[in-house]
Amino acid sequence: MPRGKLPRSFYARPDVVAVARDLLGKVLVTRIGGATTAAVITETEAYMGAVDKASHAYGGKVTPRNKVMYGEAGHAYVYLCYGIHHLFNVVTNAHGVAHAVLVRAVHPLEGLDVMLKRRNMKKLTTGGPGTLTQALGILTAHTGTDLLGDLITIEDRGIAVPRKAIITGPRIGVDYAGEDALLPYRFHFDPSILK
DNA sequence: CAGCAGATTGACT
DNA sequence: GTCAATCTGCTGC
Repeated sequence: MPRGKLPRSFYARPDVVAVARDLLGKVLVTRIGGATTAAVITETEAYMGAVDKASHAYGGKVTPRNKVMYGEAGHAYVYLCYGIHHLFNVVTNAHGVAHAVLVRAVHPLEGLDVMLKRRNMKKLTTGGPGTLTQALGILTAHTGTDLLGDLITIEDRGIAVPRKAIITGPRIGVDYAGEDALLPYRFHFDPSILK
């Protein structure tokens, strides 16, 4: 299995659901504020742009916030939810197609002390879409960041997630999206298999 | 331009 | 179990 930074071609594939599934077990690395933190991606959700009611880009809508989703694959889309939480997405597919993968949970690998300091909590939790970004130091200011640069990258470190360990299910927190909320676009696995 | 609801989290009744 | 925190963007006056 090839290792190192994922190439642009990984993100540019037309099947955003496949990209979401393949991101499981990959390592999200940030080099922000002079500190390096790394964590294994354990949960993702696919958002199908214009045809997905749960997506910010549903109906081909463009706003200052989501315009980066229409850009080149392999860039970060970070946005603020409820005015407080930074959610990290990866832009996929072709330029002009607003598909993206939301990273909902990670498993810490490196920089545990830095994550604890950033979160200012005794116990480190990265099990939610808003908490993992705080632990890794990702802010809305990083939206549009190229994942093939140095600040934020996703690498393959040879971690293999058995197909049978991958759990597929409906996305969370998007009940308002009607039938689209039932689509099996959520993928995750139990990080305990990494030990 | 005021009001509201949302890919959420953590602290408190 | 309930609720506040607080930003973006849509709707309606």
